[in-house]
Amino acid sequence: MKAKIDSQDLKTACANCNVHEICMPVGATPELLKKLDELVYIRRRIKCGAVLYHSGSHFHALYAVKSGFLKTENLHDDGRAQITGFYMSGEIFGFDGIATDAHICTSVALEDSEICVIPLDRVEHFNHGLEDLQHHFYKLMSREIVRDHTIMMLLGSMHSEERVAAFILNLSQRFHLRGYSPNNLILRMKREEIGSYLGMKVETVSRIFSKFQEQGLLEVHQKNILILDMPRLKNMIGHHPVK
Amino acid sequence: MKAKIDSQDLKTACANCNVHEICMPVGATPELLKKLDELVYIRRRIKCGAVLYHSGSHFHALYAVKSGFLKTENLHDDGRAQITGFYMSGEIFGFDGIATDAHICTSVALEDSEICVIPLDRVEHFNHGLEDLQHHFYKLMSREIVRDHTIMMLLGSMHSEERVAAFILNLSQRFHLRGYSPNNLILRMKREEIGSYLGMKVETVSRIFSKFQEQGLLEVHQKNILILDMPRLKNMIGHHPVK
DNA sequence: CGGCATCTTGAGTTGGGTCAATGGTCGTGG
DNA sequence: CCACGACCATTGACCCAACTCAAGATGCCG
Repeated sequence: MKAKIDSQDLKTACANCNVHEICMPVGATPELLKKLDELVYIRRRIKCGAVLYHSGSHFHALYAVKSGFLKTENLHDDGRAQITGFYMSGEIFGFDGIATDAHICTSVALEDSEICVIPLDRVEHFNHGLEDLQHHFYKLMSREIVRDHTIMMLLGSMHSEERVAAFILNLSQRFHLRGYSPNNLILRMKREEIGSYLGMKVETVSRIFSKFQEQGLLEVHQKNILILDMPRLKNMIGHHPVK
Repeated sequence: MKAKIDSQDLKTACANCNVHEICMPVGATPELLKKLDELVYIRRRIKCGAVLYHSGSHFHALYAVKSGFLKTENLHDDGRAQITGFYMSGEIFGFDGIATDAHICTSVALEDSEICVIPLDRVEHFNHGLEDLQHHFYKLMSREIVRDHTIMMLLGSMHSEERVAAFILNLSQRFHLRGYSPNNLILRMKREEIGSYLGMKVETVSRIFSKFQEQGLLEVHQKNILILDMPRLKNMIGHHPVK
């Protein structure tokens, strides 16, 4: 079976899925790269606004974004929602489902997207005889945990202006990593979704964008953000007179 | 080597470390239990207030709490801190270090504790030939991610009273799981630490405890909490007039 | 062009923070 | 055994960052 997907197929997979870009730490061996390519050969298209998986649905795979943009959100009984993450090309998500074999959050595409489906049991089977793939997935999950802790810090101990600054900078870095300009972002989510992610209301998000624009930090045109003063934006974080 | 630690040693390990209690999902095979026991035979004592690992220090192992109580916290440059978790007997932590081979947060004991050291490479080596140990650790990490998402929800979209109620209920459940009374908790952390975890100030935590006491939900004596009206406490979450 | 969703802005309110003072508890040493 | 001091928790008075409500503005799609 392994032999069936090789050479040409593998090349296609490699071309189709940039999963290693995501996640590739330094010093990846050719074997690991090959394994990753073999893993990600199942693809799927998803329309803007469509749901990839629902909270409560059976878990069977992780997802790597080939192109597009998605969110994951936790829904509370009373209608409140918390967006737990935005995922762009090269990033992987869905780890929350492993614990109980059911997805805890709901994943929705914020634009037409193409994703790679990575069944978890394939990851586990592929590990035989080689440990680095296993270790690689531990790393990916650990990265998700670190990311979540960062957001907890943001939600728990930062002011709304700092949160927005941190959010923009984070997006900027991620776009930059993928070869796009770090200064010119197109937000794929609406203001309300930014608010949900950052623990604040739409109006506050909007006001802060306006304020940053007045201060010459950003230029905001709808979903188009131009970062004008990166150093000052960075300086906004952690220099607030908190006590 | 496997043969060396068997029978008696294994029994000791089992007696010393209740790691499977932590983490044991339903239907654990005897093989998995045995493997877990073999994993956790390294122990370590740590005094109240002492640091288990520092942010930035080299990562080499996960930790399972045998007895006692610990916290993990993220420190920001400007002195602000965010507690990312409290861990009690039977729980496992330290996953944040895997991503970069360095601990991101700092772990401190909140009372004299005994912990089991679980070197990650041992976990990975032990996996050979059997997949369920690997899967088990994926589950543990996934559980941590789910937990983090819950806290993000709490911090991002709940009022301070709801947060405190959720916090108490969560502790209650965890104590209950370990065989203690679900109604009578001893808080191992101080008010300020609760505040840091829940994204609010000491004074607010204190006021809410007092308020809950006035309302007949709790009886608060220092670090001793008696839950008087569990249903009403549960009802506090998610029934706020948000909008 | 009209209808609908999203975004922005203003005015007023409030939940939770800040500051300050008091009260408890515990450990230590005389 | 008590007295002292350090630390922690509580409470009150005041304030401000962010929320609520409401009205327009803008953009998008059929």
